[in-house]
Amino acid sequence: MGRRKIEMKRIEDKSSRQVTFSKRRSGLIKKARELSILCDVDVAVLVFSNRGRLYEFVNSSSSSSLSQILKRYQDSTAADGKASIAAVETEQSSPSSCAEVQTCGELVKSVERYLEGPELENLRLEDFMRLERQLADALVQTRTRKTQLMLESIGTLSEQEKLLKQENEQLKDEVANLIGIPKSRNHKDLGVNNLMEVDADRQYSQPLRTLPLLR
Amino acid sequence: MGRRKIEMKRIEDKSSRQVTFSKRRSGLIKKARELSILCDVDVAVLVFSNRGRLYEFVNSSSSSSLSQILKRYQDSTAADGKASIAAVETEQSSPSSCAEVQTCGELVKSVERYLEGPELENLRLEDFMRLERQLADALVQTRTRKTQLMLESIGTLSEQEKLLKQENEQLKDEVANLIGIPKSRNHKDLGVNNLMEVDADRQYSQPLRTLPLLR
DNA sequence: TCCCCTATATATAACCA
DNA sequence: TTGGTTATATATAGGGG
Repeated sequence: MGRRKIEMKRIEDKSSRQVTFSKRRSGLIKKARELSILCDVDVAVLVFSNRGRLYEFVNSSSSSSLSQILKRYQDSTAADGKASIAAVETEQSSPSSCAEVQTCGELVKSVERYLEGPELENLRLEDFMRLERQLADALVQTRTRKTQLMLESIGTLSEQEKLLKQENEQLKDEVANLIGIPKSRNHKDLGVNNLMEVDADRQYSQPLRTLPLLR
Repeated sequence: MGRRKIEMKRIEDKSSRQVTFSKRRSGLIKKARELSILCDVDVAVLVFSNRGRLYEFVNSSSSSSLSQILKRYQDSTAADGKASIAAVETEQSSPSSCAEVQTCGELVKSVERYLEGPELENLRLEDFMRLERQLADALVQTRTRKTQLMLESIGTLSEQEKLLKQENEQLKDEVANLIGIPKSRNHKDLGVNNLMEVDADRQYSQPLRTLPLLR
């Protein structure tokens, strides 16, 4: 749909490939938006330039897990370079001051110094490399902290589960003793919620077993 | 681009909305394919009909995380009980048992190909950039998967905890009824492990509240 | 890079089978 | 529902700032 028909193969000329990329990319995203509006459906478009940049469209109304998945992906990639600053700033307001927050606060300041300073033009590659490294380190710290919190949460919940099960068993024993029936058999008419009889002993730490592999 | 211009809003007539959906969907996917070919980039398009069917395009040459993300999405929806009978318009799907391992294997192989190949000297910066991107994507993928597994684990444990507490309460009621004492007061000499009386109601989802910030 | 222009190629809305 | 047909609306290739 241009001055002439083009072959459907990789455009060899780098310059015109770039132009075509830009034009068709926006065209694609426009069409995606139209489709989602006209037909009231969830649409996502992801385009990766071969320099690794991500261009995306996800219709916001999709409260489905689609947008979450994609947002999650976007977050992880964005954190690779630019968008992490905003996230870092919100974290700064958190009162749970730990080493990370300190570090992130400092980092934000230094980023601001970099970006707002009048000497922005004068920065050398060296400076940006340092900045990149700092951001990457911040990311690592953030993720490490996240992992730690999640592991704590899992640990607490596991502990909680164990204790509850224990108490549960004792209560069952008691009920059994009080009504003179061996604990091994609970009667439904006792009103005991034995919904969990089957699942209660399943090993829910299974997912964790794979974590070492994933580090 | 039809007999007349249409407003950009949801098509109310169900029948023509369906027709438009079908036509524009295939148009969108065609454009996505063209973009990926002409410009040699990774493109993914996901379209969910509001009946839950998934139509997708993912250019196969993308050994990057794109297809993995989509596969993971399919897996998660499948686990969700949703109908993810992917009406895949285009690509062959590989056994989506453990996408990461597959991917990592592939990645290792491609790295080996890069490094052991006799043309190592001939590689351009471009090639190393691609390799770097692949490695970064793999890392992202791995971390995302890890996060997912941990969240699932936490969710399961929370659920488990809730159910156990519930059962526990019922058992306590029962004990109270059997011994003729209001449930509000448990006697220690009953042998009930009420170690948890204080902690049992604490909100253990608290650590999760900080996760969004850390994302 | 990015925007504008314009001739053409494509996509598609309405219709029909 | 699907699949053509056709008149129009859009997208975009090539070219110039």
